[in-house]
Amino acid sequence: MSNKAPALHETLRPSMGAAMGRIHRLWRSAINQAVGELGMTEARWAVLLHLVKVGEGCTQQVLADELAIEMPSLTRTLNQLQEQELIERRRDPADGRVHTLWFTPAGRQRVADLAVHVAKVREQIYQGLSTEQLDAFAEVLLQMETNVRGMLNPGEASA
Amino acid sequence: MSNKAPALHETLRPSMGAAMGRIHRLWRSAINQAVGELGMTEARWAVLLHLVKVGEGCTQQVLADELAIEMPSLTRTLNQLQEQELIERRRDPADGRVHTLWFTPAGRQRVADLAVHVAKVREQIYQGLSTEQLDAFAEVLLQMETNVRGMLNPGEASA
DNA sequence: CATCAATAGTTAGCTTGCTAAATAATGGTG
DNA sequence: CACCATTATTTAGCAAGCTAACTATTGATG
Repeated sequence: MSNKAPALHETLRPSMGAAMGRIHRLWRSAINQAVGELGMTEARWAVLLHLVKVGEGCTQQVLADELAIEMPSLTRTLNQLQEQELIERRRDPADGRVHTLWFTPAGRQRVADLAVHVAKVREQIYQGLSTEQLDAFAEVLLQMETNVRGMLNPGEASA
Repeated sequence: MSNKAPALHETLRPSMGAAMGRIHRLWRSAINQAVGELGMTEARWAVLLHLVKVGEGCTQQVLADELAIEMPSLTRTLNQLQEQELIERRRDPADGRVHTLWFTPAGRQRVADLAVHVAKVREQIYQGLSTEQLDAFAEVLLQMETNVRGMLNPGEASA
């Protein structure tokens, strides 16, 4: 046993993966609470947000990559959003295999409405943290994601 | 639009919650891969590890709090571990409502065997990160967990 | 001592991640 | 042009989180 108090990360180190999972669950829960009134969940909101980000007309494969989820997970969520008439799937005339994704007018409006609510959650979760802390945090997140991806695809190049 | 490149966390800020979820999923997957051979999953491993941490003879409620999961989630995982004869539930003679939790000899051995494999994953996920970075990261994690818990239980005191 | 709220645990069923396998369209090759 | 590997998407079913509602004990209170 050491006679010094351990550094913070020594205490947390064995369980940082678990801690991220815990925070993610709590955060998801907060988002669900914030957007539930508008018939939304965090998973569906994430899809809408990323469709804005990559741009309408993209394929499902592109959107799945962007979200870092698998195609079947996305398929299910898109079905729900289509059911709610917030998005549309259109067959690509140039390639009969792909579906391109588009907002309905209602969908576009919904994104605008939701963004306000989600921004509030974001502010709250960053409370008491400085720009420097958030920068450093983001950097570690990126490195960890790279590390853990490398772990799962040992042979794979970065392409 | 600014003429400066945005700070890293400005780019990632809208999606840090999602990033943690992503890393957690990938990390879980890496653990599953590392311990799968010994008939284990990340969820079951987490229960064993935390039972070591809080000590044998604890109640399910105490273990669930420690893991920050709900009782029904824990119940299911404990059933699996009991099925595998790695742990035992014993009725508390002093209070007929509670089950206390104990390792079987096989369970105690399994923990030792698994710890080696899990440590390797941990080393890899922390690759390229300094002690200072990990400390700062852990500090932000703690603050975020506090923030997000406060968000979900607005009226609740810290007790 | 009968009753009743609180507590520990379980059961049932939802959500949203996953993998494996099926379906459909494309595009290159003999 | 027939065949066949590749690619996009869907379907089916598993994993592990959740909430709501049930059961069984406990312990306080009239």
